[in-house]
Amino acid sequence: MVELRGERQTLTSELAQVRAMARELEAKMDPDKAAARELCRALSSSVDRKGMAKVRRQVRVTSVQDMVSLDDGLSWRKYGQKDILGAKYPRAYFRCTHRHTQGCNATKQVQRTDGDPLLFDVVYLGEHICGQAAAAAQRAPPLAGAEPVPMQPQHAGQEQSSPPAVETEGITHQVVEDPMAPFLFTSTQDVVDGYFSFISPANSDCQFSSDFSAGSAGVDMDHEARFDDLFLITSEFFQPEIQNL
DNA sequence: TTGATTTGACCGGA
DNA sequence: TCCGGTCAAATCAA
Repeated sequence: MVELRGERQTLTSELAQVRAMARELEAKMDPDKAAARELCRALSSSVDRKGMAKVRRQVRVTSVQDMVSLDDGLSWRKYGQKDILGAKYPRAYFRCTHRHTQGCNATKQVQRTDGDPLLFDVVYLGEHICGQAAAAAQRAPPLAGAEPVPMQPQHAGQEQSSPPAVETEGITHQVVEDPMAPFLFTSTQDVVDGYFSFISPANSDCQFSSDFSAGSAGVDMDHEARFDDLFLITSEFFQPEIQNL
């Protein structure tokens, strides 16, 4: 137990170190090198423990009573509701029904938008590792070329797999996605509130590209050593994940 | 009786 | 200190 705590502290401090280095690097980066700065930001957020898989979508219902439309085919259990500052309607918190039986940590947040009472903001967090995720994926397999995203709520039940905005029976699902898909070590990201959210290392969806070079990312060469440092530490941290791939 | 929902309390991060 | 997220006891519904 003490040992575990020690390891956890080490991991935490190493993560903090990587994050700090990424930020420092970003600060020193030439403002023109947007790609490199984005990379630093991505690196910083990817090691952030809060950086879970996050998918945001908007769901329109046909009437105020039409809450069935919010059903995504997966079984959720409501565990809380909260009034949000500045928001007209409370936010509801759901987690996977199989959280305890199968250790599924997927959660979602549903909030009615202020402007349109028929429009709901639905934010999916985490990855479904329970059986129903596979069943849902079978019902609606991913499109060709679709990424092997751990959390794919659009695979579920009545919800559509694509395109980003699909309307069925009065339901509009708008999956907010970023067209840039810029970085090497993540296959999926969504624009959430104006920033990229990345699949965390814990989702095993993270891999480094060995042919990455500072030059190709538009990074000044005098930052190369810093990058080397950063990647050395990060690679060490992700090593078990990489081996599991 | 069992599983889901409600709601006030609690906790941690900024 | 405030606010968002989660917990857990009480309550409800099938």
